[in-house]
Amino acid sequence: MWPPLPAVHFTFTLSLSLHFLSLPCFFFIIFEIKIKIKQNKTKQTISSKIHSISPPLMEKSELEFFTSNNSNLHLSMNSSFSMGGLIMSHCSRNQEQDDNNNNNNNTQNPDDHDQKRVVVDEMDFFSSEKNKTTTLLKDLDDHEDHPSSVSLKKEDFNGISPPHQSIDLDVNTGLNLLTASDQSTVDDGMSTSGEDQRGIKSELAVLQAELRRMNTENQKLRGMLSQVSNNYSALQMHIVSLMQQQQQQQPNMDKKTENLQDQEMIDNGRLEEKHKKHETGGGLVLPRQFMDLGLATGAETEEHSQSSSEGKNRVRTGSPHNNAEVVSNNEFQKIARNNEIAHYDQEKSIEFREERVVERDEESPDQASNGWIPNKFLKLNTSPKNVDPSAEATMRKARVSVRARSEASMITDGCQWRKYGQKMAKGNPCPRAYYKCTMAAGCPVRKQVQRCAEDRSVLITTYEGTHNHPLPPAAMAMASTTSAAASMLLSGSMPSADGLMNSNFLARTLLPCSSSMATISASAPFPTVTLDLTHSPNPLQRPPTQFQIPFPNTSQNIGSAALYNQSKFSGLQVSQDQPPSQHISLADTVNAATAAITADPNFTAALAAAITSIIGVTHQGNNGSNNITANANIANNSTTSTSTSTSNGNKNGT
DNA sequence: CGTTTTTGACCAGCGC
DNA sequence: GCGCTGGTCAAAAACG
Repeated sequence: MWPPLPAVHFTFTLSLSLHFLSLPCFFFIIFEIKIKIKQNKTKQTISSKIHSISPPLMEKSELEFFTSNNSNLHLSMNSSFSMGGLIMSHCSRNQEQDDNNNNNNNTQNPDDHDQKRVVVDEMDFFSSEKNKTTTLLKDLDDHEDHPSSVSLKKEDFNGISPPHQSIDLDVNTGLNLLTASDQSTVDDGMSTSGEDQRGIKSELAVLQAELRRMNTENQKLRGMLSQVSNNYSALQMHIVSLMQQQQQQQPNMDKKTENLQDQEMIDNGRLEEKHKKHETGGGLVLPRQFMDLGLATGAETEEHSQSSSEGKNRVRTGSPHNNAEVVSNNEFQKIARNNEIAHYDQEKSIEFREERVVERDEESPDQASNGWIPNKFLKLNTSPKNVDPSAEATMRKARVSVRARSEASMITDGCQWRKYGQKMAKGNPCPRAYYKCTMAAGCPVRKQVQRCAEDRSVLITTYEGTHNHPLPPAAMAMASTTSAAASMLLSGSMPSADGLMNSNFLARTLLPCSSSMATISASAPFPTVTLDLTHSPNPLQRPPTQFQIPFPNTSQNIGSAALYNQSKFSGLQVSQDQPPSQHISLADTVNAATAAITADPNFTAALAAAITSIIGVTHQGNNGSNNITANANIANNSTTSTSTSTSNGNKNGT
């Protein structure tokens, strides 16, 4: 038998470059994979467990090997990352091989105690782990001389379990510890029987199948995380807003009665009447995004008239990266839909029901044919086209404006846009360009791009609406940020009974450290949150990132995010008229973010952190900045060659 | 030839 | 009612 071995403890750390961008809310998940090998027996436990834990955030995976003197090997891989409160049980595997298998194996290889081989396929929780796992394998090769050495490689497991038992993952490794260089060959010649080889191959297939499945699930989870976090953020803000409203409108019991009436109207399909009542009664801004799951919502009736060419374009313009998300889209939509249903069942709030109906009303038949929505989802969402256009328009009016210095015609935010108009706006010699999101059919998101009248180097991009499709990581930063800001804006813009918006809510929500900066005017037709990324109090040198502004005044690029509200959309140009002192007053608010920007080699991540430091503070217990690993991708190398020639401004401009 | 951009026209909201 | 303005549409032009 084995001589007593000194305890060996290998700890490997794998960085997870998770692109959970702009996750305003955070959960922690631990994927744990354990492989235990005992003397003369192989007990392999691969368990993927997800625990909901509390901060601090860990964006690292730890792969640990324990080698004790009784030859027990314990391999655990913990992949912890943040998720917005999501508790999932992901591919839980905690099965150990029974003694029969072990005995069987031992019978076949009585001397294989020195052949212990554990070959673990790449545990690609998120694809970036592959290379690092491979590196890990090489490290482990250094211990191959040891009887209990462990080798990790993208090779098959030796085992007995037939392929159809791949789910069970009962693996008898045969204790053939092999090095990476040896690949799957048995290097000591101790186990060479044909049956054993076949068993080994079978087990290899088992593990490969399992690992492939896990990779697929990882892809799904990746998309889910982004969506769920956004939804969680929106819901959380909604709850806050509701609590705020209850506190401020406690005496007003008419609202409750009205909501009850709304429910009746919803049940009777009289949404139009309801929305008209809302609008006339106080200009209620329906919190469209609160229940936005990013799933085929928000299709507007106007989108029905989209030309066929545009529809083709939308299909065509799907980026390869996005395709990966599309693969898992159906299942994710099911899950998300179930979550929504769960909300519907559990949440007895009338407002929730109302929002759900609104979301369903926004469903577009276009989406039934674009392959993005499963039938189940369509059944749940299709409803009579009784949506009130005015209510829909109201919902769409919440906007998020981003001011950034760029000489390109349009910033690259990760999404794909199609220009559909250009006009000359009053008070600005520069034309305003109108873009639609073309990443998915019927996506209601639009943006306006216009140069600042006072400072032509400042490009003002105003986003409106919520994407109804999965976003690539490059687009998640901006989309999540704008979505969260818009959600909070809508939350804060919920008018009180007297028609005045709660001007303090947004201030407390968005800028708790400088609440005076954020105000909402009741008269705002388009309540807008502006992210001013043009001021850099600390223009330190930054490593090259995706956010590269090549023109000379780089020092004035995004370094801090000044967030404030505007009463009117047309006030985009006015926003820059904010006295510099006001921007400076935000320094305290974004101080931490600035530090992160200057320290983080990934400036895009730091940018997202900066934004989230402002926006994400409203999410209690959320460690926002850590979740922003986004490719903010706000580069001035526009992917859309949009002509900003002022000569093209149409007549309406002047 | 398909797609994208341009641009004149149209519509809605708002103020007077 | 009228004019102004913002926003959108859609045919034509441009582009690859």
